Amino acid sequence: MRAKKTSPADLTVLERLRTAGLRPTRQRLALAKLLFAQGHRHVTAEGLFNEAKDNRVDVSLATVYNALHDFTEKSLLREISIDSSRSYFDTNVGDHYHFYFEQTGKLQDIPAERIALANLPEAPGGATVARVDVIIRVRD
Amino acid sequence: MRAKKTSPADLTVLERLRTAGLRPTRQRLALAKLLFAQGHRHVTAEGLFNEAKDNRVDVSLATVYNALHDFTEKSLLREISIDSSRSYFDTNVGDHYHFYFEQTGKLQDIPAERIALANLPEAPGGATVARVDVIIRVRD
DNA sequence: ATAGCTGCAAATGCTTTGCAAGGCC
DNA sequence: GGCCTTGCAAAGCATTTGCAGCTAT
Repeated sequence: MRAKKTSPADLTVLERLRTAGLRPTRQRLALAKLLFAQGHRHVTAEGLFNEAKDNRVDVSLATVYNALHDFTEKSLLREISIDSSRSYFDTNVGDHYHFYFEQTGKLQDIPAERIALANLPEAPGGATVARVDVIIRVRD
Repeated sequence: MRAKKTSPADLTVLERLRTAGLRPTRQRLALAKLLFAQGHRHVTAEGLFNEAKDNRVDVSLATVYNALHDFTEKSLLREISIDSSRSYFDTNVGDHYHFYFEQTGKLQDIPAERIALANLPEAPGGATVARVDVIIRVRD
């Protein structure tokens, strides 16, 4: 067993936080590791909070919310609003869309290339498009 | 001035409620009139509640929520979730998408024909598509 | 040293609920 | 009359905030 001080994975995550301009505190690092160490994920604040507890990471729910929002602000995450009182954070910040399974409440990515969004109307009044969300809601 | 008991518009709205299988009570009728009497609209529960007050329609906020949900359930309305704590009800239940103006918090319809959604991936596991939401978020 | 974080608990704000009273069919 | 609706106030929930104490740099 080696000391769990700084594994390669930690360094990557640490770099990521620093680059984003976020201080790599103990809890942010721990949360970032949970989020980014295993491919793309869709998490809720509550879900991440529980996961943290399961991994003996001691953080408060408020801190989880803060971290999630900080990450989102720095484009490390993307927030997806399914309905009032169910919003997910997606570690995939690239261009893509989603399937939402109404029964299970789960999300699944859809690569941007899979959907042809043609003839997008001009945003009125010279507005600029911040983002395009596409959610395909399916009933199993 | 004619009596305001039953104008043609009222009858239409009344029919609409009955057809949907909703009892046309005083408050549902009043709310439905506000909603359907003037073209397509995007309202929030709070907004409709205030509008009702302005029109001397005396309903409680809970009733507004109930009515909105009842209407949505009967497909008289469609609910659009912008983010946690901001959801709109759209009187246009046809196929269409939306612009969302982040500064003003307003919605604008985009006719379905204006966007080509091609090659929609099969919903996994034989699931059926309940609805496709497209929200183009713009910054003025 | 110090600007930025965190934890806790209380506060918010939107939405839902419970139940008695009222109204539509 | 019977059952669905309403109103009110209270409850619920997810999320945010205030502030004292910590901590990364």
